[in-house]
Amino acid sequence: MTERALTAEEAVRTAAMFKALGDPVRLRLFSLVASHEGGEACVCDISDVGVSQPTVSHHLKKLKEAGLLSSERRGTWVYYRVQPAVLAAMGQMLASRD
Amino acid sequence: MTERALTAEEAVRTAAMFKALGDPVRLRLFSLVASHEGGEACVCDISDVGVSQPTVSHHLKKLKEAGLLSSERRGTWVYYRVQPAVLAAMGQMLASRD
DNA sequence: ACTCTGGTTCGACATGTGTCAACATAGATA
DNA sequence: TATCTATGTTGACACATGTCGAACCAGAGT
Repeated sequence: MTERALTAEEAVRTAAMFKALGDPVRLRLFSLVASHEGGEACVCDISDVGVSQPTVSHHLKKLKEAGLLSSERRGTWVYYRVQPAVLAAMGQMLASRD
Repeated sequence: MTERALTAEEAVRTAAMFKALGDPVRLRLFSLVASHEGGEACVCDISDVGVSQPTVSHHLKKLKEAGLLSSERRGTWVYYRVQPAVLAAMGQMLASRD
């Protein structure tokens, strides 16, 4: 980030990811998935964040659309897992300080 | 982020920073300041991002309120600079993958 | 004091966003 | 097929947000 300025298109794409983490409920859901064993979590494991179940589902969908999470149905339950590459890219972008 | 889940209060504080970078115009302004020589930039140097000048000022204020930028008036011009500590903390949080 | 230039604040408007209750769907199991 | 449980979707609402033009403020230099 300190080496060169972002182009307009880069800014649009990257801002969408930051925006997805820019809500307390979403950030918490994301961190719950990320910190869960195996890097994935069932919705039933992470749905206690103080909002209703439809709201949880809504936020998980947003995180998915932003490319930060992926989901997979296994039988009755749906499991979410983080997309490590995207996460690492965001971190590296912020941390590059030279 | 992968080690433990965020508490509700942590999520509120951290989400505010991500939210500040979650707008394309703001992210671009921020990267323009961050990539400018000396780590600081005059508003006149970075005001060409496709929106009106009052809008630029509005976004710079938001970035300031989020703790990501600081501003200082020197004579006629106002200079903005990044707050390295906050930036590094965000990057480290995303990049910690163990 | 006047004026010019750089920057911020104000007021207003359209659009986006978070939230919930109600409804819908997918699998499992009887 | 009927039904129960776990998730997702829809519709509606209040509220937040991005944007602009107009008005305003702060220094510098006549």
